[in-house]
Amino acid sequence: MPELPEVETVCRGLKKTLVDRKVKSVTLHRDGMRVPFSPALKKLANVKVKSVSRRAKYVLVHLGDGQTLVLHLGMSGRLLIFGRKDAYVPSKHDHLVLLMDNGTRVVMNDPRRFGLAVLAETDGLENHKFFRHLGVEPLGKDFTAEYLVEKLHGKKVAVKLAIMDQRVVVGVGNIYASEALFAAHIDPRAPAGALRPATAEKLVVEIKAVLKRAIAAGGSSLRDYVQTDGELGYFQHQFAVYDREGKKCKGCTCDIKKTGGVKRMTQGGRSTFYCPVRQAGLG
DNA sequence: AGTGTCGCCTGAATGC
DNA sequence: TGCATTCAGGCGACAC
Repeated sequence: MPELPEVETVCRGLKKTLVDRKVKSVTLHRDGMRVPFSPALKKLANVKVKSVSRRAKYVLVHLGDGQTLVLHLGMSGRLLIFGRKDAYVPSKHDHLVLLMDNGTRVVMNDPRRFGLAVLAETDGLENHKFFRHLGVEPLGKDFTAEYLVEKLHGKKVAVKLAIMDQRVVVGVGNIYASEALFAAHIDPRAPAGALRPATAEKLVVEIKAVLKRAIAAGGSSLRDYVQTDGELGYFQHQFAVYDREGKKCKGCTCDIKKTGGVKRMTQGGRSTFYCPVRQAGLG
């Protein structure tokens, strides 16, 4: 499931493959995914890729004709790169194929079709409906303890839901929310507005740290650069609490026969994993 | 405005 | 063995 670190890794790979290349043709194997494909995608030809960037979990491919190809990988999306000499046989959930002028193909594969691919005007992209409500980038300099305290002031919503709210900070998905709250020793159920500056500082530091570690892990798993995909790389083996119900948390010193180890609960319809011993309050 | 819930979709895991 | 059921989740839409 691609979260921000995976999307960042994908972007870095796409940059090498696409920038300064021309799109030769686009093939669509269906009408759309979570939202319909832009019909204009089919007519995209002979357009140069100027740059590739990321905003939240969106991949932005900026084109020479003033448009931007906006991609989102949803839950299960992958971007696969096939070189000129690689045989390409479309597989079951390949929905969109970009053929470049050098014979390289970028294939968007998404079994669950929670992703999207649309064209939008590059000018004013920040006001597009996908982007205008978005909060700060978690790895940017604007994401600080002061910002978080002010943004969450007076909110009763659980802190885990608050840091997953795109309007507050983007790109912190279910896995990394659980991991960062564990690292900061904060109870995921604590009301967001109750965060004091020192605790907010710890939380901000840990969100940045866990994302950076995951990017590093993803990057290393792609060092011989063949394909860009949505895998978690090796980071999934480093989870401290996520998907570890009943097991020891990272660095656990409890007798888990007595404590039961990592607990799982549901918040906002999503699983939260936490250690009731080390996340007993507000850090 | 803030908050909570739903539904899109398919593959993996589980149940009978 | 095989069929049916359950679960996972990003994020927009919708209901209070």
